[in-house]
Amino acid sequence: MDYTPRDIEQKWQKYWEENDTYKVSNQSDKPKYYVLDMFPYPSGAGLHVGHPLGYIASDIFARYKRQQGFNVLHPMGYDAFGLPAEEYALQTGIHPAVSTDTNIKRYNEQLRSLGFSFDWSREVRTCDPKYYKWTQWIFAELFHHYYDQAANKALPIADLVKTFEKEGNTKVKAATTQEEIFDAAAWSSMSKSEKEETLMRYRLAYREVGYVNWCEALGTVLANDQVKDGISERGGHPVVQKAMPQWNLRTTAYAERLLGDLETIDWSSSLKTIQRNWIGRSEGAQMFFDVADSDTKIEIYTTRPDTIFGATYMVLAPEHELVEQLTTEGQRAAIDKYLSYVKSRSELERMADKQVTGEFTGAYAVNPFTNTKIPIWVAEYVLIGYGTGAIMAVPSDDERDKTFAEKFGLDIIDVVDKSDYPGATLSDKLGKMINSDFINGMEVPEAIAEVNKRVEQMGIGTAKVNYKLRDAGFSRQRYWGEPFPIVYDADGTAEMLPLQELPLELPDTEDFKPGQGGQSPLSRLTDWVNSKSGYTRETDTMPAVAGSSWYFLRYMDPHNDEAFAGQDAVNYWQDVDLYVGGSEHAVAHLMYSRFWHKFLYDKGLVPTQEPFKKLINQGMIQGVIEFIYMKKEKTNGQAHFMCAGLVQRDDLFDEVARIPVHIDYVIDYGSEKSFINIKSIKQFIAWRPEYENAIFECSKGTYQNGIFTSKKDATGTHLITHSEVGKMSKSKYNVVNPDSVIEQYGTDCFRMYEMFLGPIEASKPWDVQGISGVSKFLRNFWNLFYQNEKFTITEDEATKDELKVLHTCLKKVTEDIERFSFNTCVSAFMVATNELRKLKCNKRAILEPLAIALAPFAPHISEELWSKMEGEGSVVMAQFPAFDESHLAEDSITYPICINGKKRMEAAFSATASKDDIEKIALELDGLEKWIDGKTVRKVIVVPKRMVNIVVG
RNA sequence: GCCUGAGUGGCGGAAUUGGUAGACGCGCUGGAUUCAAAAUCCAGUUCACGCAAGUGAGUGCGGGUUCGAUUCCCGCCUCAGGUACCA
Repeated sequence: MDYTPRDIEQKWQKYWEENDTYKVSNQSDKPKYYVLDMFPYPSGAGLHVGHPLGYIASDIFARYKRQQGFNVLHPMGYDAFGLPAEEYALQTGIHPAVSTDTNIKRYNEQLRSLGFSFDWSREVRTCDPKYYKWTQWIFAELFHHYYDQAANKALPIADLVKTFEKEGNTKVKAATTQEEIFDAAAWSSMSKSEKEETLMRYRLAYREVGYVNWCEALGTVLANDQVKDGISERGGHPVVQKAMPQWNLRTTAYAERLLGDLETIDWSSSLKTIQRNWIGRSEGAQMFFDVADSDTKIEIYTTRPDTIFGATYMVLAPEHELVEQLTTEGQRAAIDKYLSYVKSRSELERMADKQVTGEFTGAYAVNPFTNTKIPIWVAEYVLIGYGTGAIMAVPSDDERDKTFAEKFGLDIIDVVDKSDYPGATLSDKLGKMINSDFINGMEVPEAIAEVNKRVEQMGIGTAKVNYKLRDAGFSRQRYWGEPFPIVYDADGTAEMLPLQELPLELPDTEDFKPGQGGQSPLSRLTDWVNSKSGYTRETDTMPAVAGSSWYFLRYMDPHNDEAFAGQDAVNYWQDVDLYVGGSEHAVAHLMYSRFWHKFLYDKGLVPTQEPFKKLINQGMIQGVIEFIYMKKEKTNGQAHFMCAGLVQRDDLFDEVARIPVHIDYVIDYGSEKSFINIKSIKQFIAWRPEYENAIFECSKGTYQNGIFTSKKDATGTHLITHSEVGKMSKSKYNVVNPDSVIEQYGTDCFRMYEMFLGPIEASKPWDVQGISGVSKFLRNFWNLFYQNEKFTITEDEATKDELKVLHTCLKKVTEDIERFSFNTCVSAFMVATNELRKLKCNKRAILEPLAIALAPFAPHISEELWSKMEGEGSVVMAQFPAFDESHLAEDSITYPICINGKKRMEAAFSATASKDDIEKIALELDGLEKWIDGKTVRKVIVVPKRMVNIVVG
């Protein structure tokens, strides 16, 4: 009987669903194992061949663990809130809830057709009120807590209030922006709103006026990681800084733990580095410089206190609060002009051209160590958001200070002698101090410690650790997200809704346009805004990362209405053992999740400090992008396309633009010779009617308006296209949908082929060429069980050779699954199948374990063969066969014989032969004279089971 | 600029601890089958020279360590990803 993948696959997918094969219980004697995929955003385009790569890998691992006797949690769900659905609604008027639902249905179908072993009874959707009830609750809990640095954990804000009542904040060590010290009396004399304001500076979720990334075109505020190079990641619109009251999460409170605990988890080094850089810890000193002839002090932050004797001027950020006060009358006009110039520059411009700009305030500060007067400047290279927004400039040892000083003619004093360290750059903390009074002659690290000590003695500052990590802006002025569980009273004081009033459901509307001045669309729903008497509701919504920050916990107990997840469930499943997903979430999602998880840990609600023990970043499957060249200048008013060959020959690259073409029209797409012919030109014109009368010029002739004019008697033509590799995306017309591939080759083949393409972490272009090899393998595997069209397996005892083939394969597959090398697993199965075909083996003793081992990769064919072999239950639960080394042992081993490290011949030795025996026999081998003739044998190296090397000379 | 990876046949890739470089698959070449084609099967396929046996070269480039280096060390080049006026 022929292997007909589609019939088998549909049959078993139905069986699994009807029998709840993948349903997993929270009660089990088996050890637990949690395999998680990053849940998808259900976009309108559906899945393309790149999406399933990670899902297939994690599914293989989940199935493997299940067959090894683990109770495996392997869930799937949808990150369903987000901007695309809202933009789609703005264009089409279709409600985001409706389009999201439609998209999820399509994703469900596609994911099911891929044969994944998800427990669909645990599916979560972040836009489901039953789900976001708990997103809102966790946010409220963050509001009700502050970070106590003495206890090094989050504690209830109510405790803090008690402390304030007793002794003010005099002894409180907390993550806060509160700088003023107050005692109990001062606290009790504060008004209600003053108290609230003060507490707001401690809460882990707090409201503050801040500069946010404002995108006019999208009418919303974006998170830092949604902004790339000053333009929005989505849509590529310009982004500017705008002051707005925002809800924030005090992620910085956890900076040290987020950094330190990276050591405890098994993530790739590149990913850990990305997170480390993002957190950006730096050790330095915070200190005050007196302003000359004034009581004012300027607070600065530096990582190089040792260079203070070279501090010849100071710089304030343009937004710094002292700029106004310090500017002298003489410089007022110049400073005002400079400030308005800075304001006119968008983030984009600042990034694009980094010219050195600045203006002198007219004021001077006093260097506390040299007691010399140094000028105070304003410059945009100092950022208000980092450190204190002011620096002491050391032009001798800082690249930026140096260019600035050179441009404006400021003093430069060398303070570090780097002559002992050739090749060291300015930013390296290396060298000996010079021109620096009491630290002269010290090495840099020693000098840093010495100056820090002196600074503290003088009472002008302290050593301080700074982080680049900023608190997370959490407000979005858009519709399709979780409403904040917040109401404001008549004074504008924020109150969190209690759990009984959650979820606060997103009100329905047909109008998704941004509100006035960046207000959320919810602000127009006045009935809803005022629906709680005496209060008004917060109208912003949470960002997409909110729902994804804790979804992995919800899967543990997805239908619980009393808690985000029951404590029994959380204590049973603990944490995610294996997490698979794309590295594009390296900062946002993976940082927020770790933050939320640590907060819940502090509250005693989860048993682990880190949510994801091991993380694998699957690579991207890229697409081929095909372009045709179009002349920038029209010919006789018509667009003029040219063959890539002509562009190349006449070097016309500057005169042409590249127009992407749908890959379906391109013959041999992806190859150097890819081209379109007249038939595809007609398809192209049907797709792009604006080019109806365009000219298509190639070497053999020209096509226009349905007529091909040949140059030299050619009948047809190839217009060569330009191929590139890039992201698969709708806008590049290069999306390959898995459905058609599955239709043709079957799910098992698709799964194995995606794994066979290469290492899971590598990115590679999709290329359907090689799939026939995998398809052939599956057919050959199937045919091992068939003779003359009939399912035939024998109960005969397996031979030594057959056992060796089986156990070699089992060993390779087991070890390779454990190290996530799935591509080599596939080739191990191919090798075994080829060998068994040669041996004409159809014995149960060999084929049954092989079918079980193949099940994680190709579950449908394995299930079918398993049932034909009358295996018990589903192959999904069949014990994964263990390999037995004893079957791998050989009687004799073939050694390469090398002369001076180069292989010259081969010889077989008994597996039990001693090193000396091998050496003796090797030196007497026939044909060896040729190589050692006339030379002396200096040494013979025998590596048991590996090789023999004879050193002559 | 800095950080993290990677660079191996015509192509995707393998070589796990320093020990036969190129597993497995695609493609290509030749053959069988066929009226023919597709499909299938068999053989070959790193490059150069050679009819062949064979000889030489060979894992981005240049050095080094070693009996032996794709693997370790030093210096460079290229590509990918991340990141940046972060004091």
